[in-house]
Amino acid sequence: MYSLAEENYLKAIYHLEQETKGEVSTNAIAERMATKPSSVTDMMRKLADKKLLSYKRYKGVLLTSEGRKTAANVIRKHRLWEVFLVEKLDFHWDEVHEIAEQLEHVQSEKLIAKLDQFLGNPDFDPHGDPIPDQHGNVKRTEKKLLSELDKKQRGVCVGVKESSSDFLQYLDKKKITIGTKVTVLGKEFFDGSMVIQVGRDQFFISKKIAENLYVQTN
Amino acid sequence: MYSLAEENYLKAIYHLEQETKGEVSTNAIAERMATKPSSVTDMMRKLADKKLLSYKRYKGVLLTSEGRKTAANVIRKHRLWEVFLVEKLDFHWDEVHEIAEQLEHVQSEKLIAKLDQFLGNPDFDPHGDPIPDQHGNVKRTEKKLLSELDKKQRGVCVGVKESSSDFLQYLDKKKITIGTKVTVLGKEFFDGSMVIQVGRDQFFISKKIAENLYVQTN
DNA sequence: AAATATTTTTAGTCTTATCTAAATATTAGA
DNA sequence: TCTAATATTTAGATAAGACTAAAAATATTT
Repeated sequence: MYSLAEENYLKAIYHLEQETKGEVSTNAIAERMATKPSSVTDMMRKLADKKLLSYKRYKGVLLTSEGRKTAANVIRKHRLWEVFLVEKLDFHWDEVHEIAEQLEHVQSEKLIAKLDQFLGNPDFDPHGDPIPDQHGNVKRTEKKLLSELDKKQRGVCVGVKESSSDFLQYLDKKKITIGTKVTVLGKEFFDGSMVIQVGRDQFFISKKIAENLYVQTN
Repeated sequence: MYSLAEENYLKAIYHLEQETKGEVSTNAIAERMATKPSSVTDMMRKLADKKLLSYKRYKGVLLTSEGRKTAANVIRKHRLWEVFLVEKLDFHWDEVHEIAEQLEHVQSEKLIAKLDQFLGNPDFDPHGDPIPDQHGNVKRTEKKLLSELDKKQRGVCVGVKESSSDFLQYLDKKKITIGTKVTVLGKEFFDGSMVIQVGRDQFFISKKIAENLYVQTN
């Protein structure tokens, strides 16, 4: 088993690897974790010793498959707990992150297996992010931004790009959540704004909104 | 907020206070927590500084009302999570303790309020122990040992005295759980053994079993 | 390519929670 | 009550994970 600090580092590096698609720098990790670069260096040594990542001085790090699996498992737990909080305890999707940050470190294979089953083996969390399976594999989906849709196209909301509280609350107010069907009624090329249909309501959204909402079309 | 170690000390002292009905000694705490007495002394200083307990060198400790409230809240969380694990995730009551030991430290008032509601505001955990309310008050019940009942008396199983895995599994096999109604059909004064009725089944139980099962009669 | 700026590492310190070994109180026995 | 046994505390050390300040490596500019 790995410590809380170790798990958090692995998770941060996992996400950063996907963003940078290559070695992750000490500074990037420090910024993401809100710690100092010197603390990161220490931890990279330790994680490299444990074969969870490869590290060469001044060169940044890359997760090993063991490290990636471990990170994915923490993320799996985080997202399953988020589903639980929203679906079973009626939390809003913009208030579950911090609680899931704590729950994700609870150690029990059996607990997660049973929780997964209890929730009906969900594939996505309340923000639309995919939930890795037991082996750390994620179901990659063809999602695009709402702003990429053209007039008359339809999409199912599957996630958000930004997840600030302000934005999530806006979506809540407009009754847009994961699974909501959205139809583009009009699109203004000048400023990228749109008129969309959600349920029985039709309303205007700015380009900024459309660029932060992922939808799946098929 | 208090650290994990602090919460665990408070919890242990809370239980020990109830057992000894007075000051709790350094050695007793050390034994319960599986640490050394010197570590306990250090922590008692710290908790006394924080006004969670009163401590005089060589005299043992007593929780302050703040300390007692904090301890009760941790126990409340532990027991609510145990109910969740058994009722919702179908765990057996003999395998939930260690997982609840981890879950009890998750910090979120709102989470516990919602969990409590989700579970139907239970008064007892799967072992029959009372769940403190938000203010740390416990519903004390008039429970007695099954061995104290006489022939023809009935009782509702509300808890166990010993909670070893062997014992809990025995109860499981006999379909005895919290809420199960038990009737004493016969009692042998020579060895304290009994014949009891549980549901449609009648069977023999030894004195040792009867002395470890709490029932409520009324 | 040298000079400067940036990034990363090293060295040494701090805090929390633990430990061992030694010293000191308290309690119990004769 | 004096001594022996037991309980508790003190002093000093350790490991994890963080920090600051300074040194070293790498990148960027001119």
